Amino acid sequence: MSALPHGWKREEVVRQSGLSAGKTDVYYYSPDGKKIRSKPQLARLLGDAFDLSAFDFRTGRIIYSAVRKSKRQKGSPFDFARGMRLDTSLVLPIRQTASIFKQPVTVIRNRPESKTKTDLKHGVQEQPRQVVVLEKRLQGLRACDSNEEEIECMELPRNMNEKSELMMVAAGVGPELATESVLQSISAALHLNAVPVTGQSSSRTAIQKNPGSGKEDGGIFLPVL
Amino acid sequence: MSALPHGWKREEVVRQSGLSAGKTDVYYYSPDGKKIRSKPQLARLLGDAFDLSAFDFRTGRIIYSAVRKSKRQKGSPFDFARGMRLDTSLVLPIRQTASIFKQPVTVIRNRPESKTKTDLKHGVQEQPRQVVVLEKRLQGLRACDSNEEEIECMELPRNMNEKSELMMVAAGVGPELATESVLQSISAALHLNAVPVTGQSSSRTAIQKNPGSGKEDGGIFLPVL
DNA sequence: CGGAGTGGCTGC
DNA sequence: GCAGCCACTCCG
Repeated sequence: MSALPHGWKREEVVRQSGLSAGKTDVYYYSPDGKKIRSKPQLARLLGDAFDLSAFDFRTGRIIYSAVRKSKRQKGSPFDFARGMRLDTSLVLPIRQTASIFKQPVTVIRNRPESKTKTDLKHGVQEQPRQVVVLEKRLQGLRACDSNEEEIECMELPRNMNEKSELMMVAAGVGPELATESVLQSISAALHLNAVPVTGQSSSRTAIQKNPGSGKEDGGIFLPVL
Repeated sequence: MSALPHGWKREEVVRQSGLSAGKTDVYYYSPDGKKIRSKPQLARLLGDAFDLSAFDFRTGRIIYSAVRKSKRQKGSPFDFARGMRLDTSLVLPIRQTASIFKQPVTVIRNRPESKTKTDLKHGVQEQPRQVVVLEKRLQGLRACDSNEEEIECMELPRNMNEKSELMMVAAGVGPELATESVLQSISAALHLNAVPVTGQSSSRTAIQKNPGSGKEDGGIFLPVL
């Protein structure tokens, strides 16, 4: 699972040959199908209203454990408020539903013997709401890693309450957000050419109480090798 | 000047941005164009027939003054024979001529306002036998350092007699080298994909008597900042 | 996928 | 603390 908002997709492509064979490249696809190849590119697209400093591009997750990469975890566990207008990390100002946390997020291509090439370029409107399963045979072999993935998935909703709120507000529903941020969100939404900024159909409280509700996807979380 | 053998190039690149802006990285290019980024990498490439313990990767020079870098100079002034079959420091088993000490060696990129990007990747066979001069304006400003460079250059031949001998032998000319070393040299030559191991056109004594002979390059030796 | 360019760990 | 080394990112 991932912290990506509705409509965004993450793809892993394993390099097949050359000096870097076996390495993986990570791409994102914005709701309008634009391919993002790097964190700077993503930042450029979103504008400086979004602080991606806690976003790990490769894994697609928010970094809660201070500065990235092993090193000292001591000291203050990262000041999330520093320089942020809000916790806007990758929470895009597009209309959200409770199903956001069950979105199709990561597709892994080029696994051995897998020739599946899921279409990632077309709009979210034509995508099935399922995690794409490329290889089931990894399940048993990687029980530990698979568990990690599932745990991550289960834990996410707990951290998402205030983000959900932002989504609501950005969508024009919530009342208690600074005007500046709303404008930034709207502007970003327009910039992204994404889903129109319209009203929110579900009530805010319903979503907060059931962040994980909705159809279960039954997908298998592939471990990152 | 430098102790690098024919066909090798040394490059200094000043980091232009980021936290480490201003730092310089040193790269070497083998005769076949392979880029070397560190001393261990160089050692790996050459194999253990070459003892690089006296070679200073950053400056490109042989260290004659005991152990590198200030520190304790007391005690034994470095045992050059320790573990060495010969003084093979960076003397590669490729065909050499007397002009070896007048080879193009160091290129400095990214100097302010210099947009020169000399091609260092292609084979030595297409390179002019000239020291590449990127900026003349440093001449006057760095008279002292420039002198150091020139002195270094002038002194090299005195120290290179036995090295020249190795080159000859490695090239299949000299007689008095242990079989083991010859094999190592040849193997290294093959490994490097460098100049074929062929006969030496000049006689050994001629070169020893005139180590600095041959065309003068007229180049300017850039100081290492 | 390559490779220049930079980040950042590690050893001294 | 800093230099060296190497991994990794990012973009062609």
